[in-house]
Amino acid sequence: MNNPTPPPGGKDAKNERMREILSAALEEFFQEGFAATRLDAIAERAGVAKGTIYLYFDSKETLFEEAVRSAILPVLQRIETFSVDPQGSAEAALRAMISIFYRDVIGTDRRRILRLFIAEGPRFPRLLAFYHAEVLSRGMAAMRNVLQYGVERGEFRASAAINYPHVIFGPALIGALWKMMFDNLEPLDIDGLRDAHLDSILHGLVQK
Amino acid sequence: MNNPTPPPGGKDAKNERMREILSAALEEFFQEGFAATRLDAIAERAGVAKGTIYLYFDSKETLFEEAVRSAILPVLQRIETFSVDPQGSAEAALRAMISIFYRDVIGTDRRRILRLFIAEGPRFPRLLAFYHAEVLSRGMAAMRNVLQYGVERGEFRASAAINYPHVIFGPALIGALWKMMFDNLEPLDIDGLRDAHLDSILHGLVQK
DNA sequence: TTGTTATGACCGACTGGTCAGTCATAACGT
DNA sequence: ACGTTATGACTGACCAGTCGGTCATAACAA
Repeated sequence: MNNPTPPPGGKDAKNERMREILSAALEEFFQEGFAATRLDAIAERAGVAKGTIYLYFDSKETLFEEAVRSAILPVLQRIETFSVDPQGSAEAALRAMISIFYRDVIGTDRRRILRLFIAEGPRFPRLLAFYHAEVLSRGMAAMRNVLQYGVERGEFRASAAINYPHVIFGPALIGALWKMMFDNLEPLDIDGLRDAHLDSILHGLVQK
Repeated sequence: MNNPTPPPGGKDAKNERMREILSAALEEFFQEGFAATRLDAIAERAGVAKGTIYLYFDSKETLFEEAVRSAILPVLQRIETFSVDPQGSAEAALRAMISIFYRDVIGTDRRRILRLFIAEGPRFPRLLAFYHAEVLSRGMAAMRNVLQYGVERGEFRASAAINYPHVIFGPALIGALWKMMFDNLEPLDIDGLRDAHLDSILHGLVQK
């Protein structure tokens, strides 16, 4: 009898240990960053000995990359959702896309992946390339899709935003970063930000 | 005869050494982050011995904070410029503010301060508080100022952006980060982004 | 002007501690 | 019994921070 999933392979217990280590590692990396995280701390949090980590991962670098990758997978699946062809109003589709991002990333612990990425990315080019290919490209394509659809439908202007979807997403990123850095100094209401964000990109500042 | 500048006090040579160390430190911290930067590397880059650094700074932490502070001062002065009362059209004032930011921060090496801040901020609460009080608060106040002025003038809608200036700035931040992380994978035209950014926040997506 | 002494900026080898990665041994399962 | 999995003490490299020593310059004396 052959296992239908080739790469994961091994037993449940083994995968379980692996997940515990990955999640412990992720938590430590979130808190301390790559360089300042100690393998001992990860081991303790995962409830294993340090040597055990090396039964599953080659090095601290590998562990880091795998931990971050594993945290991104759920986000990736979300993005697939975006990629279906929009139906109905383009505005509604755009609102849905951005709201999902606020709810599932910006408004949750997952936003910490963003910060970790920004902080450590340049030291892990493979991870950057992975993220760019698997997440950013798809996300931006989905975005362009909706914008294009809106233009064809006569709902949206044909603006430069189609070539620069960054412009559409920017405010959400600032929200995530603010929450992690300045929320104790000046709290930020994520729902309020989301509404202001949507209103701004849809209608702009200028009086009609 | 008394020196007219009390705080700097000491000799030129001393200040010169200090500046050399600060700028070497900044460069190393930019490249490596706080934890991975070695004092030896800073010393070598500054052309001094490691011990010399400790004649000017108490610790690696202190050096880091001072280096970042020293890099922020020019930005601070720029912000002062924003804070003068706007005259003429609010749109022109807003365009000017944002363009200055693109030209002087996003489009230069100074954008690396942003990344360093995001990466290391949480480990340096004093620095975060300083940045929030001296830079962000003023910047956001200046922004609100212009928006308010535009509304009073009948040029702008009374939108939620007044309470969330983040929304106005977001795209610029994404531009800076993209440049530092993905520019080799997918180059970003800063001028194009700026124009798309301005067009977006002023006019929005929706067909009028 | 010239020789002598004082100053303190600067140096870099050294110390003490930390931590990624190893490996001999133990525990467990079958 | 035997193979597999886990352990944690250990090693060696690395690095922040120290401190006794050096030397260029300044201050002073003759």
